[in-house]
Amino acid sequence: MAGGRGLTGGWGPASSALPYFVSLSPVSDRRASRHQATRQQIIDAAWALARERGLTGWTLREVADAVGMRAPSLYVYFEHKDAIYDAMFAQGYAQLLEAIDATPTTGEPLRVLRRVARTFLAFCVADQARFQLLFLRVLPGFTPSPESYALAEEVLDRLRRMLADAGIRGRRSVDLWTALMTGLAAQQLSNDPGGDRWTRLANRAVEMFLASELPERDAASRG
Amino acid sequence: MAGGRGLTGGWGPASSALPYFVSLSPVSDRRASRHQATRQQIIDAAWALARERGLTGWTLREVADAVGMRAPSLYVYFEHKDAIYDAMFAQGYAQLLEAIDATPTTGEPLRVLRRVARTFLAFCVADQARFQLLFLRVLPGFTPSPESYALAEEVLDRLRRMLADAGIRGRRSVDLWTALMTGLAAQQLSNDPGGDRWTRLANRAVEMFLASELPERDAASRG
DNA sequence: GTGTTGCCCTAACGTTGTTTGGTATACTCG
DNA sequence: CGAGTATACCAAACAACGTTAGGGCAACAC
Repeated sequence: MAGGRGLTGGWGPASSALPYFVSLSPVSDRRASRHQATRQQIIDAAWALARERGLTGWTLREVADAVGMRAPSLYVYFEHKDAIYDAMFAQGYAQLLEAIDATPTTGEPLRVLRRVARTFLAFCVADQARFQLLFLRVLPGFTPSPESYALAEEVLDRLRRMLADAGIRGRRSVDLWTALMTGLAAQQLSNDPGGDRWTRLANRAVEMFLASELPERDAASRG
Repeated sequence: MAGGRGLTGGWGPASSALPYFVSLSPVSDRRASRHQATRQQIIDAAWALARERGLTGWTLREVADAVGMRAPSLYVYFEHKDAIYDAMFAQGYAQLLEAIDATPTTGEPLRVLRRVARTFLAFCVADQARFQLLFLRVLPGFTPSPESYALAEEVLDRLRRMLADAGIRGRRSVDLWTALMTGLAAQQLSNDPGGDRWTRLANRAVEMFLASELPERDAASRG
C-alpha cells in the first residue's frame, strides 16, 4: 500500500522538537569546546561498548564509568539514551561519507562499481553494531533526528551520483544496488562474522548487477 | 580470516546444556498437553507484542498480562526470556518451512525462482520482528538452541534443493541468492515499511540472478 | 486418603534508564 | 578583585525490568 515516503524513505523527518544538545548555547568558547569534547568521549565509549557487546548490549552506567562519571551526569550531555544513539547514527553516516569521498570515481563502470562495493562492504563488515544502527531498524522506538537523517540522505545522494557516473540511473536500479550490497553485508555479519564468505562475492555480484543494469556494456564486452 | 563455520555458518551449535523445557517429563498426558498449550499461548502473545512494538520492545509482565498471569509464573514454562525468543525462533523457521513446502517447484527455472522469491519476500515482509529474529543478529547474547537451529538448517537445505532443481548449484550461487533476497527484504522493511518499493523488484532481481548464474538459459532465451 | 507434583501467587532482589535536589567549580561582568 | 550565574558533577531515589525465593492450592498418583 503506502509505498514510499520520500526518496530515502523509512525514517523520514519525524516529530522534530529540536533540542538535541541538552545545554544549548554554552556561553564561552572554551566551555563549548570542552563540552563538545566530553560529548565525543561519551560517544566513543558507547561505540567501544557497542562493538564489544552489541548495539543494545551496554548501559549508561558502563559508559559513564568509561569516561569517569556517574550515570546521571551523562544527562548533562544527552537528554536520554536515544540521543546518544542519534549522535552515533550521525557519526556513523559521517564516517561512511568520508569513506565514500575517498573512493575514486573515475574509470570504466566495472572498476568504479567494484571499488564502491568494496568500500561499502568493508565499512559495513568492520562494525556490526554500526551496520545495524545505520541500515536496520533495530532499536524499538528510535528515530534519528532530522539533522542526523540528513546525513543519511547525503550518503544516498552521493551514491546515486557515483552510480550515475557509471551509467546506472533510475530509482529501481539504485534500489537494487542497495539491496544487493546491504544483503551481502547482512549475510556476512549474521552468518559468518569475522569471515569473508559473502564479502568475497562482491565482484561476482557487481558483474551480475552490471550485466543486467548496463546491458550495452555487457553485450559489447562479450563481442 | 576464519571464514565459514559449517554450511549455514554463524550461530552454529553452541554450548548446548539441553534443558529447554523447564519442567521436563510432565507425567500425565492431559497435564502435558495443557502445559504445551499454555506455552504456545505465551509464544503467541510474545509474537503479537513483538509485531506491535518491535522484537525487543516487550516485557515479560506484558506477556504475562496477555495470558492472564503474573510475570514470575512464566518461569514455569520458560527458564528465561531468551528461551521464549528461542521458541519464537523455532516457530518462525517452522512457518517458513511450511511456506516453502507449499511452493511448487516444477516448471522452468525462471518461474520457479520467481515463486520462491515471492514466497520468501512475502514471508519476510509480513513481520519485521520475525525477520530480524530469524535472519539478523539483533539480540545481544542470544543464541538459538541446537534444536531450533536445526530448523534453520533444514530451511537452507530445502532452499538449496529448490535452487538445484532450477539448475542453480554451488555454495557461492546459493549465498548470492540469499544475500539478494535478504537484502531486498531488509531494505523493504527498513526503508519503506508497509510499502512495496523493494519487493516489487523481486522479478527484476530474479532475472538478473538467473542471467548471471544460469547463462546458458539466458543465451538460449535471447536467440 | 495421603503424598507428590505442577501451577500460580506475593514479595523482593539487583539492575536498568531517568529525575530530583544539591554542591562545588568555572566563568562573566561590574 | 568580588558578586552572581551557568556549568558540571554527585548521591539518593524513582519506576520498570528480568529473575529468584518461598508458600499455597489444586490436580494427579498410588
